[in-house]
Amino acid sequence: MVEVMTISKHQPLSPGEVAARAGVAVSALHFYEREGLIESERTAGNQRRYHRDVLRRISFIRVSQGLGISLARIREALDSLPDDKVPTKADWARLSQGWRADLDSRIDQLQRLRDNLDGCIGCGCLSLKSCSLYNPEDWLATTGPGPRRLLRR
Amino acid sequence: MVEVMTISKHQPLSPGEVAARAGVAVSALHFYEREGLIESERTAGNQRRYHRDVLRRISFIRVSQGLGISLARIREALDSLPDDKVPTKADWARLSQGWRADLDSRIDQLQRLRDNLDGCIGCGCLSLKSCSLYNPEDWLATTGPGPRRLLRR
DNA sequence: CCACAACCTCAACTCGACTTGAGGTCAACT
DNA sequence: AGTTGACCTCAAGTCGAGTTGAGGTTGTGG
Repeated sequence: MVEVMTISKHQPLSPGEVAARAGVAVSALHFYEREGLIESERTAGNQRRYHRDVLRRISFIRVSQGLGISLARIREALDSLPDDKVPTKADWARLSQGWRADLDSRIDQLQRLRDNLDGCIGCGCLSLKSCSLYNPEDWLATTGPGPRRLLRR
Repeated sequence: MVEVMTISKHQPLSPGEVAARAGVAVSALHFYEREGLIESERTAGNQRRYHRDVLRRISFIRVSQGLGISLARIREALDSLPDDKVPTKADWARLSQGWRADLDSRIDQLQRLRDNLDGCIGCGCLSLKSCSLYNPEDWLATTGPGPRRLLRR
């Protein structure tokens, strides 16, 4: 076995640094770590130190959230990254590809909606549960408590 | 002044009926009423009776929510409907027009995102706060507690 | 050597959008 | 008259995605 210790020439990052560079609060870092989305090492004094790679993970998290994807799904995606090495460009590309379908269908929905909105809202068809605006692919038909999700699935 | 009492030939609707026809839970009707999104009259026995128009209001609420618009903003919009008469087609059209800009820019964002996603996520630019994917129009830059909103403003 | 910022943990709070439950009433049918 | 089932109110719970605060530790500049 060849030693693949990809030691970066850079120092590990402190929580404050990561927070500043990634544009999230330190409390969010703690939260992401608790939720298994990122990880850290500790110094002798028990303070967190992050690999620089965490910045890219956080970017991915935030961009994905912007797409309306839940942390749970994002974690699943991140879990599929190799944990024995720093992910490559190709790894990240694969992940983003995974959102592609979501994104496409979401754009589609919004376009349908836009093109029908003014014509349709006034017309009364919205009273019908079968209206394609009101219920395209059941996207509003979520059940149970908690906030309604914006993307189906 | 001409009497414009648009009396519908239909009976008022009971909570159960509205819930079934609009596809929402009765508890949600109570909630919407508490929040000032819909209203009702009461029978002698203190039970709610809804004007049929409530169906269209609820449709508008649900469709708007699907666009990622908060109940607070939806209430503002609904508040601009005339409360002295049943809203006309034109009234509804005006409201939906109001979402139009939101919708357009949201679609725009998603398209930009889609077209850059695979190229960009792997490239490292996401580490920069200035990346247009990571932070287009500050849409992720919300502060304070509570769930992050999906639409800016 | 000490002040002070930055860090730690853990529990509790927030916010939006509802739901659930307890305890009681109303209305229609048998 | 009694039994459903649909209704009522009000308080409390839920879920996701974090934030806030109390109380204590670490590490760095003056």
